[in-house]
Amino acid sequence: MASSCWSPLVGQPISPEHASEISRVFKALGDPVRLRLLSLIASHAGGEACVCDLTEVFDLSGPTISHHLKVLREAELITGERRGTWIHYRVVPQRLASLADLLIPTTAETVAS
Amino acid sequence: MASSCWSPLVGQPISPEHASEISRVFKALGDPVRLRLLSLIASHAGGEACVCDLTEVFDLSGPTISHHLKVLREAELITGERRGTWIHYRVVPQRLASLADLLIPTTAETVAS
DNA sequence: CTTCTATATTGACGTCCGTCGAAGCAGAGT
DNA sequence: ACTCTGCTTCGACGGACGTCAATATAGAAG
Repeated sequence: MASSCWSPLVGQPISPEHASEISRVFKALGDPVRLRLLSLIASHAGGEACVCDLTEVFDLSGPTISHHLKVLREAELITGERRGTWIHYRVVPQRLASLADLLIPTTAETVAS
Repeated sequence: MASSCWSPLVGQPISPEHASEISRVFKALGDPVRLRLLSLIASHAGGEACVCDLTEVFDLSGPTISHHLKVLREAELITGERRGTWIHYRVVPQRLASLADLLIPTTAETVAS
């Protein structure tokens, strides 16, 4: 929750609680494997991919991939839906958009002095 | 270097090298203290702040703040310039914009099936 | 029910990271 | 030259993180 009510980094200093919440999402993105997973899921046909599609790309064990997917899931960057045997993951575009909003300076207000 | 030539996460899977490079920047943002530092610098009058302005905000030692500033500096998210006694830090807006570009889905292409 | 496949969880191990105190460096002022 | 102040670097410690093998769970198929 509180996905899209983040105030931008510039303009006024963010609160410590705010910072903790946001840093968890950036931390989830701060790993090359997770970044590739996210990109693989987003780029996959239909906007979704099952774990088997992802695991074979990497030279990593199944549990490791599963762990990274969990981190992305807990950051609400992806969601997983079970359909029969397979679990299909897809990205949460609003989440990415929220982060982008956070970073974009709204440049006009920066030089206020 | 290679600041703004990042291809977006969606569209096609990013390369491992790409992912490593980008993850370093997100990792720098994946800490609440660094996020607050960035926001404090960006929000400070004139768009810049010296370390003394920053240190007094936190309940952390000087060396710790200096360490976090170094991480942000190496991620090219901020730059520091010495003017007399004080060192003034300011954010690199192009860097933030690059990250935002990376995250924004260019939504039309996502649902291709 | 049993087995097979797909994915998640657990527990352990090594490495990376945030934090501190102490020491170092660079300018400014006396 | 000496010192004072602002900031960084160094060395160390504890906790967090990425990885794996082993085990567990969930659904499908026989």
